[in-house]
Amino acid sequence: MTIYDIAKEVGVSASTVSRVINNRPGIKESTRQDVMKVLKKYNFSVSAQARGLVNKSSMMIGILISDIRNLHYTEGAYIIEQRMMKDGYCSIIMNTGNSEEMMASSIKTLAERRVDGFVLIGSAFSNSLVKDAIEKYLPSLPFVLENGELGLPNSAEILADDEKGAFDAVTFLKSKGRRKIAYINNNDTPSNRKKIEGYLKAVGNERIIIDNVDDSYGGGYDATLKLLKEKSDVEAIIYAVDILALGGERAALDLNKKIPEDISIVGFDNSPYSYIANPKLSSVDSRLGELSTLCAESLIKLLKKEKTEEKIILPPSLVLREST
Amino acid sequence: MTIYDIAKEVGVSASTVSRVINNRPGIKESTRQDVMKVLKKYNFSVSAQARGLVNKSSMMIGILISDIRNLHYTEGAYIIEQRMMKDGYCSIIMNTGNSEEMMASSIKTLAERRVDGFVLIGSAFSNSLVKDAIEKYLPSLPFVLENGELGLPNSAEILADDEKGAFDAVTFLKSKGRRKIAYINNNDTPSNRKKIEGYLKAVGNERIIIDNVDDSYGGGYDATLKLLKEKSDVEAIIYAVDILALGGERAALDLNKKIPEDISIVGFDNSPYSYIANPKLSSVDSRLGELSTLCAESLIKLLKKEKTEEKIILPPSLVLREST
DNA sequence: TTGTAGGCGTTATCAA
DNA sequence: TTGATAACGCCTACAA
Repeated sequence: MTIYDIAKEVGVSASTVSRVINNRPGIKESTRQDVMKVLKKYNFSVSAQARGLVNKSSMMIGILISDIRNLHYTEGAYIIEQRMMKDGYCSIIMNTGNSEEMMASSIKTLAERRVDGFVLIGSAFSNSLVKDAIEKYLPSLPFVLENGELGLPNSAEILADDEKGAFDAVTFLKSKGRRKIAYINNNDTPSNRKKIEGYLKAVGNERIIIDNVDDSYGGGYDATLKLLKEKSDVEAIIYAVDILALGGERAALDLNKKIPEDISIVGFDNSPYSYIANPKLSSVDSRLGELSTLCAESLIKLLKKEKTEEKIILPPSLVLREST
Repeated sequence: MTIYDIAKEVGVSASTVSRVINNRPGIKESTRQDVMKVLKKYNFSVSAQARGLVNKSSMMIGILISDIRNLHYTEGAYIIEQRMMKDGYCSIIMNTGNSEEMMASSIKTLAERRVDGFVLIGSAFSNSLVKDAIEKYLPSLPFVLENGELGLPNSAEILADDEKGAFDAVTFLKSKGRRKIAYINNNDTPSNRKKIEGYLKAVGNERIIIDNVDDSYGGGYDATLKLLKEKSDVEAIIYAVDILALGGERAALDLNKKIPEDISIVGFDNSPYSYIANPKLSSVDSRLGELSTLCAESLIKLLKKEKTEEKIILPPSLVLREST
């Protein structure tokens, strides 16, 4: 069923039907009614495909996520999807895993789909393969990086201040008299590197970093168990993401440590995990929800060719609960 | 940049370029090389839009999710997205909330986008508005319902046996000598109604049902606190979803009840929440992960016009952890 | 206020 | 082995 079929039945031309569909002015009210009636009769729905072809705009955007396991990122994707839908954009959400090749090939897919813009969620996208792919396949398409940096044109970068977040967490723990403060990291991403920097700047000489821990509850559990068995005088642990910290809490409890009397636990992201934890987890709020909202707003501005701030950095805040 | 531009530069016709792009046979190797060289030179990417228009296939599918807050559903979406991508399909993921109007209008959007098929995740889609919208706008498009039933053609329904899940949970608790077994429910969905039926069939005369609890940790906490204050002799509580149960655990603990000595807690879905809980949560595994995998497989079969089972029901299993 | 004609970027058919 | 041509379904000048 095409606008031609509709046109024939009404006894008008296709362009008249098109005008009615798109609420164009300059149409006699009676013919508008006639067309609408037939449109409704057949439950006609326009082909966004064909429309996109002539309009040179698909009204679709792409959202790429590096890591599903970070619940927060999927939440971000949905915040963006919802906001874009309000402006009539559909979202193609793809998740690439942590493989840089997959990220790059997803960029190419977005190019083929002729999206009008896109968002990359997660600092894992800040790598040269992705940068090259964008320069190759989508050199002039507007896009937004959530918590990532590439320094490309037509884009906005909305960042969490992860370094400050970690710095503040350490500073707070020290102010509470904690001595040996350890840091447990999962993946090597730009964001995580900044967290480590913040930790190092604040912690002083007694530094303990456990790296490359599996990004899961079990990973946090195992790493913490091992750490506390080797160095039972650790008085506080900061984790790169909340889910690790939950595993860490349990490990400490299983070693008969009291939280927070014997040991303080701090997570990162202030995700839903943090308040469902028991004991409830203190966590650095990197404000990813607000980040996502800002991403959507920035993308919409870029899409409208309005001016946007190229870089926005959101200061973190430390949310204190029962684990410190 | 179109295939015409490429054709001109190589000195061949557009159809030759098209053949090269699509790996069609019957092309001289040397001209294939020539074309490929120019294709690469300009990082050419075909327009899926234009291609979809002539091929009458967009190679896109839609995935509709009723409720983000159920972490399990988003996980399902990603399982499906990943599987479909292997076969070259992009996924438009939309989340509709629990509004039936939004669900119906999302169906219309899928129609306009000319998706090749779609998946509805969650029993909330089993309502007449959605059914009408499908019959109106997409009467002959293949689709799959994850844990839902509409009884429409061209579709497959992959279901969890929620009634049996609840029934088994109660039966287990009774076998452990638990007397007063309560059930706490959140939304009114077909799936949740089945759980309640299973509960009622197994529980006997002493039935306690708390309904319409807010679908969140806090909702579970508040409802449980109230229940246990009023009826402190409740010996077990089953919750419609895990997240409620986590709140429930905490409420019981805050009332100085020992889990599982004084009270048993059982959740539903065996989601990641269940094992990050403290104490770790026993939960009915409705096997939503497998459900999602089966959905993707079914959709692919339907897309290929192969035969599929119209209805698959997965038996649940009760996963025992520390809370029972 | 309405219709005609051309084009958006592909692919498929048919002819050469 | 290649090219010309006609779709695919829609929108927009321009003309009437």
